[in-house]
Amino acid sequence: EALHVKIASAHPKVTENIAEIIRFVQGLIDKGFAYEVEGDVYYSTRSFKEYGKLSKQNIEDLESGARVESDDKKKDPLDFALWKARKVDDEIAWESPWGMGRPGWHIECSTMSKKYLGETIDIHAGGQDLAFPHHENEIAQSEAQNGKPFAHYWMHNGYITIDNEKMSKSKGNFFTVRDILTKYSGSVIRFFLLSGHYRNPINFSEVLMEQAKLGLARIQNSKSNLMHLINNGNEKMSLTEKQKVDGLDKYRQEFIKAMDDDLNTADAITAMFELVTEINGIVKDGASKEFATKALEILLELGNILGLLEDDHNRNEEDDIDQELQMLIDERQEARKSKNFAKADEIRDILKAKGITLKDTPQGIQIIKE
RNA sequence: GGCGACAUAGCCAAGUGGUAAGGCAGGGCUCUGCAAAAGCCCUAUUCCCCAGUUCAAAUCUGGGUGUCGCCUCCA
Repeated sequence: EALHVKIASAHPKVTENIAEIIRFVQGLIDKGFAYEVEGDVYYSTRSFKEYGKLSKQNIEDLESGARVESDDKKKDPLDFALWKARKVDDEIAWESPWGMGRPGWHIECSTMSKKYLGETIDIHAGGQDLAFPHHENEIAQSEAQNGKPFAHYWMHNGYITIDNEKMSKSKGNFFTVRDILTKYSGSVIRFFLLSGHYRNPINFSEVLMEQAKLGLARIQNSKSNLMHLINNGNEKMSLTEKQKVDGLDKYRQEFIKAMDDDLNTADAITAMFELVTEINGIVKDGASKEFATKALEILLELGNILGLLEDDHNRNEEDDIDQELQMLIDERQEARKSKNFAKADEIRDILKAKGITLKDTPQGIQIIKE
């Protein structure tokens, strides 16, 4: 049951909270913030003196810019619906003190937020395009009802654009994550989205996705190289490694500092790149199992916070090489020993076609599966 | 018309008063049979433009220009 409550909290449904919504609306009417007209209930925007504080809109300016709606039942053009009366018989509707109808858009959020999260929440997130009117209206409803601040912090993310235009259903220029996943891994998509600050708009294009893929590969390669060293390196750290291993924590701290600063994921990723460069520099002529393990631990810790290293090469590829494959690899090594490079390259090409890349490192052959 | 965000190298992008991070792409070198990966070095006298404040401005102020968005419905 605890799990059920948790899921319900994570994905509450309007249709399961109609009674609460009706009570919320009634509460606003009782307090004088809302009024009923012919089965509709409207929020009286002017009754909430702080209206516009989130989006820095001045109510007089809004008034002058508002469209004149001739046959409107609202007392004021800025008022918005809390409850909408059913217009035709087959429209979905619920019984209410004001007749059959359905909730307005904004009231659902205020009601469910209060029910599942409390009267004041710490962080409210959402797209910049929702700041006005939706979040503004949530504040008006919740604060009028509860007499307490609605949210301590607002995090408005910039939206993704396609060819520098907002992606939206009405423009038809939208696609889903599922669509992109057919071509790019989740890690690449995350890396792309996290490469700039969440507040800034981000433009989507094939070119940028390719750049993201290449940039992320630098981090993922470092991880693969470390895993290879764990399988093939010496047990104990060298003196140089001992001197440098503690220094890696500097990058971890930089990462955390960046994330603590309003989720500056771009700087956090920079810290990862600097960590990778440092590790690669130490490891370039071989490294001990002990050092590689320690370095990998930090790299994975940071990478997994951002979800950058999860789905691509999480297993150690070299742990599950089948016999046929191993034979080909051995055959190639023989060919190389006898300087039959044509044959060696031929085998490498065969494996490449199967999605397996062989790297000849000083510590033996490194196998990378796509 | 009102409100807001954004403008930094070929591309992406961080940086809100102290003299331009990082990544991709590009060039050179090292390593390598070759390749891959990696390391080192180079690549913005300059941050959309014009004024101003300051010892000091990408960062602050004023004025422009450009791009995107919200202000109607819509979960």
